[in-house]
Amino acid sequence: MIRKEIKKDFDMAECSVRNILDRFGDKWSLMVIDLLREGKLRYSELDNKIESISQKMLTVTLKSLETDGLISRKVYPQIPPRVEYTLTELGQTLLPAIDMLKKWAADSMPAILAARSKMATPSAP
Amino acid sequence: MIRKEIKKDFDMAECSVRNILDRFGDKWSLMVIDLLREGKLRYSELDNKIESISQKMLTVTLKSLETDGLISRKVYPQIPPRVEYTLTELGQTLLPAIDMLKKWAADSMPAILAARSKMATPSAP
DNA sequence: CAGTATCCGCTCCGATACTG
DNA sequence: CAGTATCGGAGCGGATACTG
Repeated sequence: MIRKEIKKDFDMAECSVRNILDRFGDKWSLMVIDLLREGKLRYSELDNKIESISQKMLTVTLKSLETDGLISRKVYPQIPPRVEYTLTELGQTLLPAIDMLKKWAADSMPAILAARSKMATPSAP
Repeated sequence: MIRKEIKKDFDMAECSVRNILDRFGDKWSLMVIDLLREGKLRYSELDNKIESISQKMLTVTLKSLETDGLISRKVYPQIPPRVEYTLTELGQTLLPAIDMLKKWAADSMPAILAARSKMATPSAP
């Protein structure tokens, strides 16, 4: 049935990377966290800042981040409604890692793009 | 047509996170890089270590990482064939960021799981 | 051993419409 | 304003079979 039955000991090691990807490998979670670093933002502000996200995915992403205790949601009971999102302490602990990734990307993307385009046109010497 | 036409200035900021996710948000790339940290591995060794990967995805992942200059592929022309994969220097520069993420995951996963299960059973006080 | 080739299910996510 | 509900397409990735 399954190609590789029950896993072996290594899965303990792969588990860590797997968990990170399962949690943040989606399209928007990391971006929302990164955006909230400066402080609170309303639903509509997030919607505007992430131009390309759909309402559905913004809602889903916010809900899952809240469920996992990474952001908190504060509702002001008024008309029209006002909802503000902020990072929790747990969520803030992610920021250094995000910064490191962003720094790596800034430093390395040129090299990656260069390697990628070189592959595209091998043009042997 | 498109909900949010051409993006605005913010996309310059989101771009960084987007690029990282586009490159490493897939299911296996980060894991392969993490596995190669200790040194060279053969195709079959990677296949064995990542119990749950299919041959197709291993091949695809390795090829894309090679295309982007993150790993290198060395073929020994013999029968049966022998192919070894190693991290390039560029690939190695990713390791500190991966370590940071793994450390964060190790430290924070318990809190995340706790928050997640609390949401599942609200059982108001 | 180290792949290729093909088929296809399933999840992710965007578009659209509607609501309190 | 801040969502919810529903539909449907695209593509990621697994299973399987085959090759040099």
